[in-house]
Amino acid sequence: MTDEPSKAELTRAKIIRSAQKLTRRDGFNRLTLRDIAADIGIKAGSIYYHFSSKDAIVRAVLEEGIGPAIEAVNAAVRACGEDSGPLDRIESALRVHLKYVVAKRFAGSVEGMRQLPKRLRDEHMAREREYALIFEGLLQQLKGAGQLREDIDLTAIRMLSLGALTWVSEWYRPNGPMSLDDIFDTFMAMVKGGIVKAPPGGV
Amino acid sequence: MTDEPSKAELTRAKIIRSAQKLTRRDGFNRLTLRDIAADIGIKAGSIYYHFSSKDAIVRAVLEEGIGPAIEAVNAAVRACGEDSGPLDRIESALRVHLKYVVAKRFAGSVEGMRQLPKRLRDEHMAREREYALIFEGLLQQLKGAGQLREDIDLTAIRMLSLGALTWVSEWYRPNGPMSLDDIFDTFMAMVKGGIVKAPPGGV
DNA sequence: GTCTATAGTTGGATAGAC
DNA sequence: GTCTATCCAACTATAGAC
Repeated sequence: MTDEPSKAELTRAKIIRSAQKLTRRDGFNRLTLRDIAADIGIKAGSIYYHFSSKDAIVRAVLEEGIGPAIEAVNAAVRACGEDSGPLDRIESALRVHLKYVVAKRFAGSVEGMRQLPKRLRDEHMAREREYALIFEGLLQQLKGAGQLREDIDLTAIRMLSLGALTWVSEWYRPNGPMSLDDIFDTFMAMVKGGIVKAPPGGV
Repeated sequence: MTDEPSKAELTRAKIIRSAQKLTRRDGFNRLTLRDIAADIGIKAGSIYYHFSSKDAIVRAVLEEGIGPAIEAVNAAVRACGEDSGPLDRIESALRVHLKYVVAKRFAGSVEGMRQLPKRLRDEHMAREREYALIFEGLLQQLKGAGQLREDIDLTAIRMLSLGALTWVSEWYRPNGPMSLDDIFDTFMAMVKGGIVKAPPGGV
């Protein structure tokens, strides 16, 4: 088997990569075949040799977004090793989630998703669910180990936590005063001990 | 002074209201003058009697989104009364924030905003900043009262908290098992005491 | 104030040359 | 495999009738 990629494969990859870039910048709706073509130095019509429609390109972009994320989170959990505690595992998974959503400007992509044609959105939803289940499972392990407050709904806490981290991709600036690890540490501090103290003098 | 609204004022209001509705559903980019016109029972060309451009409509929609939010949060804080504690005030403000973003599907709107022409985005940014400062101020009061952990960055905790709540607008379903108040209580439980317990047996 | 009609633009998609 | 040329649909915006 040869791993020499053909010219077609290269161009196809370039199209997807450019589409990802332009989508991150402008959203799915402003993505045009003409822009993609100009970006990679070909003409718009040529794209149809590689993809049958714009939808097909968007589909590829969506899959390249969520697929590696699932892989990365799973890999981070595995890297914790067999005898790691559930808290370590979920912390690793969440840290990777933060890195990933910021790198991909994920919140922005999800935004655009609501504006996608329904057929594309539905196709993508199963993959999102798959991603969510990783964290749901980790939380259940944490609960099983007795390390989670019993009075708290599992799904709610998963969504609130992932939401806080996902939203970082909306406001994080690489040259700002805090690093991503700083932000993540702040998040974990909140998760572990809350952020509010009892009033000093009582009420 | 008469408070009988003219026909023009009524139509103008209808245009904005329809534009809000369609924007929530499909995003700014799919918003078309034809759809707005059809929605309120006039023809597309007629819109230009009330607005000079589509941008002008979008501007109005943006302002009607953030303006009332600022008002609502400020009102909630005032309603706490003079002798309320800073924790009560911020809790009220955050609860209103949650109600508001869910009602307006705010996360989705912000998403769409990145796809707006830069001129509109920049105009809107000042208003967003104004909104953010309300919460920054409340957090400073909390800190001043000694009710905030000293080891935690104020801005980070503000963004993480607002992010968690804003993201609720992406996943909340009115007929789901949890009410908005349930979700908010879960959030406050996390803020107040964290969600993780120490491992029962130590390591 | 709203209509009809249309100019001008943009963008997805196709056909056929090379 | 990519190009040129073009079709067609949808959109913003304008002009002038009513």
